[in-house]
Formats: sequence, C-alpha cells, structure tokens
Amino acid sequence: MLFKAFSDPTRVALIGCIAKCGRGCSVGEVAECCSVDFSVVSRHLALLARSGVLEATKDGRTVFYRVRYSELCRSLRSLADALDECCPAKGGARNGKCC
Amino acid sequence: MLFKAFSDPTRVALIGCIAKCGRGCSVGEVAECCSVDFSVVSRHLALLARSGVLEATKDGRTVFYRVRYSELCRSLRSLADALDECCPAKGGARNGKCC
DNA sequence: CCAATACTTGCACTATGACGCAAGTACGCA
DNA sequence: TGCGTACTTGCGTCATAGTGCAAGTATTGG
Repeated sequence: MLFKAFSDPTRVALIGCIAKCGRGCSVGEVAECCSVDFSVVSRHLALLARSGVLEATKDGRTVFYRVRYSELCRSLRSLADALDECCPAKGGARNGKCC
Repeated sequence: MLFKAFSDPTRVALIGCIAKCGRGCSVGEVAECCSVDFSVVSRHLALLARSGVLEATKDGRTVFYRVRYSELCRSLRSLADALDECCPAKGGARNGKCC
C-alpha cells in the first residue's frame, strides 16, 4: 500500500537518497547514506519495490533501485481525481443516514 | 503527517464512512459503522483532523467531522508536481556519487 | 441543579513494525 | 572449486501505536 510505504521516516529518507542521486542506486550505496543497518535498508527497499514506489533491476549480484516517478505521479493524480469525484460540492454525495 | 494518517486500515474505514455519508458526521454516527470502540473512533477522528484530512465543527455537544476534499486534492497534486520536478527525465537530477 | 447525552482522556494490554545481529543465498572471479 | 562481494532472511528485542474499559469533561434539557 502506497501510504504505508511513506509512513516510515527511514523509508522516506531512503527514497530521498535515491531521488537525490538521480539514478539507480545499489543497496550498499543507499545504506551508506543513513545510520541504519544494511539489512534494514535491504528490507525497506524491497518493501518499497513491492509497494510500487521503487523499481528494482538486478545486474549480477547488485540490485539497483530507482524511483518510479511517473507511476507515483499517476497514482497521486488519479487519487486526487477520485476525491474530486467524491466531493459533495461536485455531486458525488448524498445525505440521509450515515453508512 | 498525511501518509501516517492514511496508513491505518481503521482510519481509512472511518474516512470512507464519512465520505460515503456526504455530510458532516458525528463521532457516534461514525462509531456505528465499524466494530471498534467509541473512544477509538474519537481518537482516530481527532488525529485525522490534526493531520488535515478532516475538519471538525462543534455544535453544542456534538462534533461534526467532514472530509477536507479540496485541501487533500491540493496536497496530492502539489506532491505529484514536486515529483515531476524531481524526475531525472525532466532535468531535476544529477549523476555522480550517491548522496 | 441534576441527570442524560456526546465526546475526550488516562491507563493497562496487545499487536504491529522497525531494528541489529548472524546465518544463509546468489553471483562473479581467480 | 573456493573465496569474496552483494544482498536476503530468520530470529529475538524493543519502541510505537491501536484497542477497550472506565473515569472525566462539556453541554443540553427538565
């Protein structure tokens, strides 16, 4: 889930690290950026890839993670669109009993 | 934080309940929708209001919560815009050493 | 003023998730 | 084939956050 992925400060820092880098980063490179254990970074990056935030490509024994910018943007925008549709002011609501 | 707010399934259910309702909902009304305790609902809604997801208005002893659609949309879209700026393909990146 | 309603808060318990270490797997190179 | 590098996974520990109960606060109406 997208929101769970962004709900941990360490994960956000890792994403920021890769984003700042502007290219695919190996687990080791990302691990150097922050104070947590290598294994922790590995787990977080794998989770972020499963959540669709990152994309993983393997080259030999190194795994490169990069940010899936366009997919993320699309998700956020479609979510915003869905909210707009849902908004009472735009006719997406009803009154009466709650739930 | 916005993402923390959406990272708990119970909270998402509560937001969904209020959204479906299409108007301001009292704590009691929302509590009827789901299986958790009244106090839990109260706490979650207060947190969501602090996070900017919901808006609280008090009328006598009843508190009405409603979804802040436009603010949420604005946040999501500006985040998407920021990601676009950051995207390497659009000139927001650099190579070299990571971090 | 008292009781009832609507919600909030303190407290203890539990579940979830993050963390580090150590062991395991995968791959490349001599 | 053996060793080193790059990463993953199992496990125990700890901190954070969700939950329910009970008590507290605030507001309304008789």
